[in-house]
Amino acid sequence: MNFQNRKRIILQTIEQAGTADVHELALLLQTSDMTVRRDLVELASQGLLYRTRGGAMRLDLAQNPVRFENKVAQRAEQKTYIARLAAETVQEGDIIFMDCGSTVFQLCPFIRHKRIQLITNSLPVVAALIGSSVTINLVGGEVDAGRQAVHGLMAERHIRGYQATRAFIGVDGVSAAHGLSANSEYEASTALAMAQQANHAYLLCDSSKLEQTRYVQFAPLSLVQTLITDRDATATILALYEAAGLTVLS
Amino acid sequence: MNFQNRKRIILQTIEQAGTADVHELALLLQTSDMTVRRDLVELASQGLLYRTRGGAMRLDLAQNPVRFENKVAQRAEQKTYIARLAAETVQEGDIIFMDCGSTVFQLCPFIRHKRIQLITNSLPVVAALIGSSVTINLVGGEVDAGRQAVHGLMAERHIRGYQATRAFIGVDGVSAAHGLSANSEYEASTALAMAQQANHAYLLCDSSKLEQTRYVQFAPLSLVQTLITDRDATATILALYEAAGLTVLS
DNA sequence: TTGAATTTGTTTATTTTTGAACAAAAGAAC
DNA sequence: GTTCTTTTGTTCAAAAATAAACAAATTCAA
Repeated sequence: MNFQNRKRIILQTIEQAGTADVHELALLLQTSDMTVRRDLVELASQGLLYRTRGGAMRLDLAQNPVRFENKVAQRAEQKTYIARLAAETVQEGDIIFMDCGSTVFQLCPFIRHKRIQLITNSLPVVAALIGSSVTINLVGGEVDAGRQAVHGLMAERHIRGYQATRAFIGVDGVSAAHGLSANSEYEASTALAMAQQANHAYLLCDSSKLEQTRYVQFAPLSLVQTLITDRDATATILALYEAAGLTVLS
Repeated sequence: MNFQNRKRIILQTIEQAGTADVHELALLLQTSDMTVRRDLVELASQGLLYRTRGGAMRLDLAQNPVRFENKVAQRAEQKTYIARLAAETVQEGDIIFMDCGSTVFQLCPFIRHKRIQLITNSLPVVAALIGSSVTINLVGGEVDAGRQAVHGLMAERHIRGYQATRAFIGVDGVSAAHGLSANSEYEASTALAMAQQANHAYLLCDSSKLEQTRYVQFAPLSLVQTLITDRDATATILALYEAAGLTVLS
């Protein structure tokens, strides 16, 4: 296999897939990583592709990557803590749901390198994980500009077309007595559908939301199997949830 | 075996296989590597093949494929022109499909202020129009990192759940005789579904793609009702499409 | 047939390409 | 900030391909 042939195959691969990494190309071309690197340097200098660390990508993708904003300012430290705990439960090969909660979004950096399948309705999550080793399935439906997420009837129907191993959902309020509640019916229906279509549902919820009630009360506590929260939650409150049959991580 | 005979066989081999290496040809011709080399040098100097180290390849394979730079940057003017024409057909209250073609993407600035409903599988389109007066419905399914778009079975099913007034689709090649073609089956199935679920389908296609054929031929010309192209298209070629029953805008 | 001209094959030296090893640099994790 | 891991560049030796030189074979013409 000579340079011209490799060049042709590399460019073709990148044109189709958008990106490719060194080792993957070496395997495809039955050659060494070193040779692929030399080829990529040459092709990049000819302006035929964009060299990235660990591989290369199509020029147009390097120029305008899609970005969606995610507002995450409040209680960032607690949210990161919760996300780390949640990520530890994820196994290779899992099929997971992630909803559009800001705590759930914090999972992204911790699952980037896992080989899992993800079904989500959150645009920031897609933007954060696109091009990673996570296979992304985006829920279809009405785009909600405020929440940067997809909601609605079609979204719910889409979610119900899948069965996942785990669901990670966030809510605006949770109470041992009154169950899960949200500020909008859209978020509620999405979270409900995801939890119901998963073998195991995890509620990611920082301690400020415990024993709070919001506008839409949409499900009993039994919808989820595990509550993941931060260290600020008092033992008294956590005991309430354990008494209700939930596993509590904090 | 004389030179004329060897020349014939070498050219035939390369025409068929695309490439051939010196040693392989020597075996085939029952001659030495040195002779094959001398033949290849001669044939290359006549412009009949492309000499590579270790062998030779067909001239067209040695050529650089269409550079995306050209696709996006150089034809930008034509694409903007086409998009402007397309946008003029959009009426308030319309429900439109937009696929993930780069020409179609150029529609965004021209429809930002219209009160319409949009169904798309393109993430850049969503990013460009989120927060505008356009109501966005995002197609669900597998996220294709390379094309920054959603494709697959679920996506097609989603599209077929709607009926729109107009569909704007892009293709990689179109021919009056062979119809619409694309570089990937994914793009093909999405474009096909959108066109079929719309009252009126518009093909947005800069003149360089007219009378070109690509890998997947997925639909006859009659899939679309209108072809929108740029001023560089010759009257002769446009006449072909009008004869086929299409309305042509340029 | 003979000898000159041309083509072909073999050997050898040179150049190019390749892969491995390892130090340096760049990210990522903490 | 730090450390740790991954990726990269560099150097070097081995392998492959080429070109050059020369010998052998073939062709062609008298």
